[in-house]
Amino acid sequence: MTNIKDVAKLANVSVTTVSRVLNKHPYVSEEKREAVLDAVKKTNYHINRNAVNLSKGKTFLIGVVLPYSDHPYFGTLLKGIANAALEHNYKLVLIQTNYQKDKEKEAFIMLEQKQIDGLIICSRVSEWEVIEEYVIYGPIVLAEKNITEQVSSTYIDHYQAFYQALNHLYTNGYQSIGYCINRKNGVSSQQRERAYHDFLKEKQIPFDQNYIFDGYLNFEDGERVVQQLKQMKKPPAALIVTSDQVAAGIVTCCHNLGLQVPKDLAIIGFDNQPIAKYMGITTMEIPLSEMGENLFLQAITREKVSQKRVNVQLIERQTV
Amino acid sequence: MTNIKDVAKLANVSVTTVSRVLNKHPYVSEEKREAVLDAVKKTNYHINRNAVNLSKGKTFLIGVVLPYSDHPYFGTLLKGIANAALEHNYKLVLIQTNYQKDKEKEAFIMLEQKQIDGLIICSRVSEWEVIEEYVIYGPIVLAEKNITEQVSSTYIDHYQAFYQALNHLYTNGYQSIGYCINRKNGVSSQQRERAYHDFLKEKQIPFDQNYIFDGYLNFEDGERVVQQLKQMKKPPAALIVTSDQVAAGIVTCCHNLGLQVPKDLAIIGFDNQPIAKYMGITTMEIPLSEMGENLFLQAITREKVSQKRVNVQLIERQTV
DNA sequence: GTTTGACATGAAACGCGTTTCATATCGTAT
DNA sequence: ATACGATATGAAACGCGTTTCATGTCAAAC
Repeated sequence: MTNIKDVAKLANVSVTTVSRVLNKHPYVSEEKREAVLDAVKKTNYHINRNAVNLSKGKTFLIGVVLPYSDHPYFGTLLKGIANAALEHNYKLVLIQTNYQKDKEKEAFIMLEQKQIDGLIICSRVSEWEVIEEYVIYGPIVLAEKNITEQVSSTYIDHYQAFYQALNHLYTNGYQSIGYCINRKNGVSSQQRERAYHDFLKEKQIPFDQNYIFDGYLNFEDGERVVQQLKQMKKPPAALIVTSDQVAAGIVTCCHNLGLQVPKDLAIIGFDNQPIAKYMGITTMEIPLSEMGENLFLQAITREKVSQKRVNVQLIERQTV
Repeated sequence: MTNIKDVAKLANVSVTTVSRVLNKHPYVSEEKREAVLDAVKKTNYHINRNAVNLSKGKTFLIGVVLPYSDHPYFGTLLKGIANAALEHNYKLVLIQTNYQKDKEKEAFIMLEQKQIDGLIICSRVSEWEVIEEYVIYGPIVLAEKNITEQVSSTYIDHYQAFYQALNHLYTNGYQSIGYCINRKNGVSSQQRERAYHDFLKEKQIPFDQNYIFDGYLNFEDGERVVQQLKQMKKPPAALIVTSDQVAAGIVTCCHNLGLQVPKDLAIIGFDNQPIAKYMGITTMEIPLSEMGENLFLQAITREKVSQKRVNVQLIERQTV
């Protein structure tokens, strides 16, 4: 394997000059430039990126922490990030955590050890204190409303979005409203729970623990939800489902069982994924791709943190 | 930022000793070991991964080339790769290409420049000659039947799988069979086309160009397929759909329009994604997650190439 | 009593490109 | 005629950890 020294020797110049030519710096005579390029070709020289990384203290790599890469929500978010990365000549290091804290920790360590220039956390399990501990090593960006001022974030106001969804159902005549989430202890779920309680209180609707469905993530989970509903004496008349995937599963299952949507069960999904559009599911649109792009931009911005609140928009279709 | 030298100075040892301690090499006295660890703590020292990478000539990064990260097919494949990577302490660099050759090229260059140790290409657009040109720089692994002996691969025999699907439809009484793919010029599509032609010839069924549906990838594309079918004078009685996503879209659309599946249209999907199971779609199961794991293992194996043919299994459900 | 191997430690070379600083030339402005 | 800025080039320091090689103990083996 040849290195810059070999090239310099062959071209009869200094390594500095070789470096200048390769990086297109000015002040190199045409004569030497050609000699260098010639030597590069002759020796089949290729720069060693690790040496550059070490020297520059920069890798043009951004870490992306996410729990699963096979869920449309994260898939779409990732696409947005990836497209922005492409444009800015960065590459992404994928850190799939399955929501394990120690895997997430590995991402922080990569930042600490300068293997990545920044870190995007799509869904967090670590405590805020841990994140604060690592911000000194590079930009950490969250897809979640920030608690500390030290990190950038691009987030959805889940409280507001959820409240809006509840209100939409209420004004359409639905009083008994349940909801369906993935992780009860997830950050967004807590905001939603607050919204839910506040809403019930405001409308003086009694709270029913059974109206909260926890642990549903994928299309096929929709069936379990419907099974649950069927066994209830007083099932909710409407359901807010925090993933269109699950919403689509529920709607499909209802069809199969002859249940009318929205007559027997009204549905509001979340994300506005293609499947929701296609199946005519009323949903809260989350501009995931744009969020991804913004997250990326924040991740390559040193010294300046920013917070961006993303608006969620109700898309009315046929399930309410 | 402190470096190993600072630590050595503070601990009153050589950098060699510090390196030994940090890498848990033997032959270091307990006394010095403690002094070093103490100094590491006091200086808040963190190793610089780029220096290690340069020195060792290895990064523990594997590049993963795929066209889209928001499609379940690649999402699941990626999950398999990511899980294996997790286990072996590697990280993945995601290279999303949108099927652009120049983006794929960037992945090769990363390998050439030692930024990644190996490369997994989930779906290829570059010519084989290009790949052969780069194998000298590290393992390149394909999710496709290899033409050159120089690369490892984990692949599906699409010809065989397609033939099997055709046969299944034929033995169930379907004679006019069409199929639906994503990219006509894709590698797997060509194998399928051969299988299709060979099959038609064998059964002496005339070929109809209109029975090939090209350019369908996602759930929502299913509707377009059904629209096409409706406008045909003699639509096929059965359809092989190379993605369960599209198959699910077709089935849903048929339901909406009152078309009976399989009576009016039989469907065989591909992948055996959760949605296929849930919707009762007959499909050809592809063990994507396992394929991903195997791809990863091949990618970290230097000096020894291997080929693994993955078997596709017919899962009979209710759409045939 | 001497050889041998295990244990311990550090200097220096190595992996490799970037960047600063010093030096030098040449033309144009004063 | 002098000065200054633009152009050109290279030595050396810097980023930082790993590894080889040389050297030195000390105890067990012969």
